[in-house]
Amino acid sequence: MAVFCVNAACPAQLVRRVEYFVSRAAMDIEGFGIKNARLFVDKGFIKDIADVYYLNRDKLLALEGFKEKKVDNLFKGIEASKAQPLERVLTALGIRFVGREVSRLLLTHFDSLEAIAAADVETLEAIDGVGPRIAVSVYDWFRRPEHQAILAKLKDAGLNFVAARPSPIEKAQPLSGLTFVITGTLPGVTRSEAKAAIEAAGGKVTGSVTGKTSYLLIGENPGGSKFTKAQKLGTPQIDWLALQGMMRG
DNA sequence: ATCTGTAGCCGGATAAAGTG
DNA sequence: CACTTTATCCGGCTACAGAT
Repeated sequence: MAVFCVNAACPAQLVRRVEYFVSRAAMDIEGFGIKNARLFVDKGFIKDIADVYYLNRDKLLALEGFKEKKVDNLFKGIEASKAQPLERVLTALGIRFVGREVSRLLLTHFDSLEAIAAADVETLEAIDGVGPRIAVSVYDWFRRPEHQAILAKLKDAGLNFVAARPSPIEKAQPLSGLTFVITGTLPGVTRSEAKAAIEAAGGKVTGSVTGKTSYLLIGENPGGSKFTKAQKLGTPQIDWLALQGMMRG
């Protein structure tokens, strides 16, 4: 059994909470990981987990190693996370003993955060799979004023507080799941145009050849290193013309 | 005994900086 | 201007501990 610091503003705990909030298991915010969590808490940008949604763009840009593109991606990831289902939001709150599975379990009995917040210990404990420890932990969490303030901020930010409907099926895209690396000059298009086209078709473009690269897109005067690496790995090659054919389906 | 949560390690992807 | 290099961070995997 671990010892817990009771101080709600304890910096070490705060970092831990933010790390968890942002992690793949919880809100899964792209471009936001452990390092950023520590940094932002350190700089005082984040004082509770809800502050993740109230970051200031200009302050971020003033930081070492943060420029337009990186900050853009970060904000895009944060925006996208607002659409995460309630199950993840509940997980992300960091209530002790409540991880992904227990969150799912709770949501089979309640259809909103408010409903869980309003439940008493007996009601919670009556759920199969929830023992006294979980029940008390959940109950206590929602009673704390500082937590209620966090919930209000999160709700203002636009997070899901009600159980989500199943999401509509995305239409099949010809290049989905494929990763491309571009080398050389492409006939008729710039690199960024080619990249945009590939992404529009559901594919990805990366900068270096690895085992996960699906195709090396060859242009004129290809560079040496990507080419040799692709050969070593046996990565298939393709030219712009053939790729355009693929994108049409 | 089973299942959930936590911690650490490793490979891959991305961005910034540097070179011809 | 396109490409390579370098550094950093994300995300998957594995192993371990605690709870039911």
